Amino acid sequence: MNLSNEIARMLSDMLSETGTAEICRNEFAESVGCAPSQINYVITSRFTPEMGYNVESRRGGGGYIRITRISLDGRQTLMHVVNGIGAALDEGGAAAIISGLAQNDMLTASQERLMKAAVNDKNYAAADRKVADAVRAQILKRMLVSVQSP
Amino acid sequence: MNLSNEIARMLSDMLSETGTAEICRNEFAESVGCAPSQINYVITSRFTPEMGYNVESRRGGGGYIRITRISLDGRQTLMHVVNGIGAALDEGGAAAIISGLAQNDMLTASQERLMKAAVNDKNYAAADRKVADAVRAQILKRMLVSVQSP
DNA sequence: AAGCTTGAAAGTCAAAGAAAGTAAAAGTCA
DNA sequence: TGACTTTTACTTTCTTTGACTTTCAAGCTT
Repeated sequence: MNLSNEIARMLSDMLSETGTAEICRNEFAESVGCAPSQINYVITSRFTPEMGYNVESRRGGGGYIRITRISLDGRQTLMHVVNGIGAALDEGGAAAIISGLAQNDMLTASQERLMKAAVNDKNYAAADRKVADAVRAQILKRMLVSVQSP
Repeated sequence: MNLSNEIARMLSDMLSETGTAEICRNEFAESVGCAPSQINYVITSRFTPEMGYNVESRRGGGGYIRITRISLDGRQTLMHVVNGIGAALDEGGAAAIISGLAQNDMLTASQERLMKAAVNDKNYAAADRKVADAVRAQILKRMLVSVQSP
């Protein structure tokens, strides 16, 4: 078994035990016996929003990396939707996805309003179209994952 | 836990117990075991107006530092915050605003999570920094407005 | 009473330290 | 050979400290 898979397994174990995996990167890397940046590699390759994970971190003294996972409730549907979102998305497409989820009671009215506000085209005037659509896709994915996180 | 967080927790405790946190900086620093100026650091990094705190102080004999909560009331305040947001905003600034509103019960935990997901820097990798900050500012404003118009 | 002196605070700034992030080179393996 | 992994060197962000500055209250002088 390669190191990255080993690290991923350790993080998954923590997640399933306590619901979150919180580590000090350097210390954890030392305990595993790898370069600190390999932890980042594992996280970016295996704990993405597309895979249903939420990652927060902080630098400096007392820094940490924390991974959480969206809850089981409604996971399949939501992840199916998130994975259906490609690398770019226009306002209409985003709104359609949001409305669809709201109609299936996967989002509250408040969440629906908030998400539609975030994907509104007027926000993206400073970016050209391709960039705007790429950013919007990322934002929607991350918002959807965040809704289901504890 | 790092020192700054510890200090912040102590101050928060005082705040929630009595409604204000009033200290003599040097004496307090001594009791915590840190340099006096670290108290200033904690205050400027964690008790900002954006986060809903008011700080007064006086030098000289009998000097003090007093922290209180800004009392926010409803729609005006939200619009006030929106108007205070300029044309560009980085992730830290956005998160501070969102936290401040949430701590003053102007946002639910769900709204807070969703908004923080939307302003997360990772979403904006496709845009360069200036564009990202401009778009983020627009998104936050529109989301905040959407919250108050049900 | 008006102004001066002094010591006791808090404020500021910059340097040093601690931790995570990033990019790219180097290695591995199917 | 091409995709994935691992390491290295460097960057950015956050924390902690120390040296210095500014402000304030109170006592002293005239």
